[in-house]
Amino acid sequence: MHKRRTRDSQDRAGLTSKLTQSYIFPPRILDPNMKKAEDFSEWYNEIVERANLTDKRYPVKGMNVWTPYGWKIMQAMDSHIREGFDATGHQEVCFPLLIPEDQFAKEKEHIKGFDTEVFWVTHAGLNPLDVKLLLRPTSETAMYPIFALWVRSHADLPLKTYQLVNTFRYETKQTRAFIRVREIHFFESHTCHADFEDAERQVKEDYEILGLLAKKWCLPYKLLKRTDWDKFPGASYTVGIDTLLPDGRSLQLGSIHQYMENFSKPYEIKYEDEKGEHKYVHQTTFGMSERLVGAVVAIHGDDKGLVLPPDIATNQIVIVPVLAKGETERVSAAARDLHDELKKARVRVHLDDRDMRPGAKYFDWELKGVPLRLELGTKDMEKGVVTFVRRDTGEKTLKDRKHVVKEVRDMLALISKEMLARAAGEMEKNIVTVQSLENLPERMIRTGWCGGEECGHEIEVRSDMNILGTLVDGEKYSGACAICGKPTKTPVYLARAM
RNA sequence: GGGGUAGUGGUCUAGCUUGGUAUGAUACGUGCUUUGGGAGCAUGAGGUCAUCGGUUCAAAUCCGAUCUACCCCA
Repeated sequence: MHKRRTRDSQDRAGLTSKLTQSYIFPPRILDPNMKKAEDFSEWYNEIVERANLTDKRYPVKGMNVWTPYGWKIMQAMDSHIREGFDATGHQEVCFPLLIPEDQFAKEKEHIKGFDTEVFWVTHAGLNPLDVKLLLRPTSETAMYPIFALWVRSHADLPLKTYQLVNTFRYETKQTRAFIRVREIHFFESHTCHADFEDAERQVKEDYEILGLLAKKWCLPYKLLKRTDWDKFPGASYTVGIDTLLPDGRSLQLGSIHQYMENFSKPYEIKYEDEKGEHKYVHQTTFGMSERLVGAVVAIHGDDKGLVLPPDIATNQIVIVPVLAKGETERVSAAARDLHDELKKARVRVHLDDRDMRPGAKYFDWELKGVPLRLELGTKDMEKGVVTFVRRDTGEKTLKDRKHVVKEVRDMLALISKEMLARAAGEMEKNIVTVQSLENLPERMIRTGWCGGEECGHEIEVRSDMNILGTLVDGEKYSGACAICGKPTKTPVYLARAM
């Protein structure tokens, strides 16, 4: 079971010639041992490839190929992100990939946080470069020297930008498709503000945008303010966006940072205010990545394959005609009519007219996670109905053919709502509140913390978990610090991080 | 960072101990038949055995290094 297909470390030519053959893996029967609940890790690895989200055979560690199906899903999420940020006055930009070493080194904490995991470009052709270049691990140091040129007066503020680019981090831990990779498909917003208060408003706006996005993606999460020793290098404070995976590990979906003047000082991003005084801007950032795809797979998927939220699904509906001897043309025509009607109603619908048995198609689309399957055969046609089969629950119902557009819309909305509710319930169920750090279960843990750094480190050591932080919105709690016993009203969340 | 296991047509594998160019399944192409939960028959194509080097008359097989994947520990 722990076989793994070889990553051809042979030549590119060999790989290319193989692409003339199908890169699509057979929709073979899932390994009966591969149960999500029993071996989540193995299940995840299998599912991302079998469902055709990624091709891990590319011969560089931590760098996988986005296959058409996976890329469509990523792009759907990207377009949600664009909508969300465009709607709040952010402007999309695209900065270069390479950053000169001297520019990178300006903010001391920042470079300290990243210099063990940057890829360097040291040569151009055969000649060594005078100033080495690095592949961005994130874009602060690429953008901020330019921001210093863009921002002149208070009229230029706030400056709200974002970009969707790939970033590079030399991860030393075990890589994993979408969740820990070395080339990261990344979203990052960067904003500049006249003062701290306006930057704080931006952080709040980020929470709101995130709320809308996460609802579309049916992903529950918690906004947790990181400890001082775990914040983003260079940040004043960091808020982690954490969700919980089925194996009890936490997964950081993204993070939101308040930089205050930490970057604007070394990069000299200054403006002239109404009174003619020169001031440094306050900055914020918000980052998310392809991990979102990993989270959707991990949280919603089941033993049959992916379960995609309707807003993300490339195909929201798949129509499977059930042909019968002597009736193939009549059924096919009815299926085409059904398809055209839904397409006209702007539902993302796919008619599966492949020459396969219906059962084989059911398994295939279940593996690929299509939220709703419509079956149409002679029996349905006689009754004037269409058979609806939900991917998330497996529930099968007959719906009137005449009202199919409305029925489909209602059903997709219901699926989305219930997927989020189920996932949120699952997450809450897996958060346990404890007074003592003995015999902790493999879950997310909530416990009392006095807020002292020493006790914080001790909590991490004794629990053998990471402190994720404290809820941004606060919560009612009264207990004692798990270490020093001092009464506290602040609970802290712990987990083993993915 | 430390340790372990592994890599053979697209995919999954047999063969390796005891060296002689590779087994089967599945998927793929074509034809016929079939179609309400992974169809059947016939036929065809597909592999310099991860890479590089060493030993040998001869290496998938033995030795070394590298790359990659997976697992465990810090």
